[in-house]
Amino acid sequence: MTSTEPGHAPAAVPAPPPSEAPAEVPDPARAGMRPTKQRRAVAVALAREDAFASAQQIHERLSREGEQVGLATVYRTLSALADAGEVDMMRTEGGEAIYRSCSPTHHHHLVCRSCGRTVEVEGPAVERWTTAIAEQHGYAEVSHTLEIFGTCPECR
Amino acid sequence: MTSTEPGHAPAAVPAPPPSEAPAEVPDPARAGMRPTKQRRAVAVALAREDAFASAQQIHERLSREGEQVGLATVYRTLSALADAGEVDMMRTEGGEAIYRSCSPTHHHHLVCRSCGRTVEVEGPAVERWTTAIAEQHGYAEVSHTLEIFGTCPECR
DNA sequence: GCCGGATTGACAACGATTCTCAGATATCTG
DNA sequence: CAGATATCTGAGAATCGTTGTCAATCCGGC
Repeated sequence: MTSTEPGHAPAAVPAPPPSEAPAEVPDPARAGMRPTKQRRAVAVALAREDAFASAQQIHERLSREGEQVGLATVYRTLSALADAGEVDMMRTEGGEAIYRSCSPTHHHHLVCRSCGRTVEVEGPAVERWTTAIAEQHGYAEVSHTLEIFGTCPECR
Repeated sequence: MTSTEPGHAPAAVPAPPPSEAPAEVPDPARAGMRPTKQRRAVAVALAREDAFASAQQIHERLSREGEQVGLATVYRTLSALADAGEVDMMRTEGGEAIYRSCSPTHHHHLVCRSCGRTVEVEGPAVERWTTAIAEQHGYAEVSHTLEIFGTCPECR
């Protein structure tokens, strides 16, 4: 679960977030896709990212690390993983699609609008509220999107 | 970008019960822009729409009705009105920007994923929750986005 | 009416994403 | 393990929404 973050980290580095998140690696196979070398590379790269990343960023990172994966493949893989629910996708204010490897349970994100550091949060009450409101207006098959933005402690 | 609205003066008329009331026409002047014929045309067209509409749709509609307004102007106008808070903007799943003339108070949308029919909804509890969660994690200057999707009564 | 800055519109330019298609691979079958 | 076959990949072209460019035009104040 999402533990309360240690209020104030010691020597904090403001700019680039320390990429060292032990997130679980998305599994192409679990998404019904052939687990090829490229797809695995994308999955691993995404798992190492602790903030949302765009297809281009993942591609760039892979290239920098020597992994040769075509940009189109990165796009296809991320999109497929997202469709399969293996990763979460959201859009930047500019409309760009960004992805992140997350826990499989339903949750929302608290994102730092400066460095992108993300915390997964849950709100059962909100879930209930959205469903209730929707049904109250006669809407069925309810779903919703909810993101919270703010400036994280390190970026202030 | 519709962010958390700061406390409003107690005077004003309390927002009417969330229903499909005819939206008021966005005012370019109020947004600090010259009220030209084209801008007014865009504003009126948007006000007549009872669902979110894209720049292209507005442009097409205007053309169909004889109003000659350049596509670039439609884009510029909608974008400016959105920045000024005169209209609400959100993104389709495909990343396309869509706009709608809404009440000026902070609210969220319940959108029919089939016909686009939209209902404005309010949830004070949700507002409080997002702020609380964010601060609990040390995030400041909190804002959020929340949309509810479903199939409306007419589309079932 | 006249002037200068704001606005417009046709079209080029852009960036993100998708498509195309030949060649490389993974998986299955025997 | 070999062969057949469906899937996947990659490079570049093609899309698509959106923004930039810039001369012509318009709006509002004087």
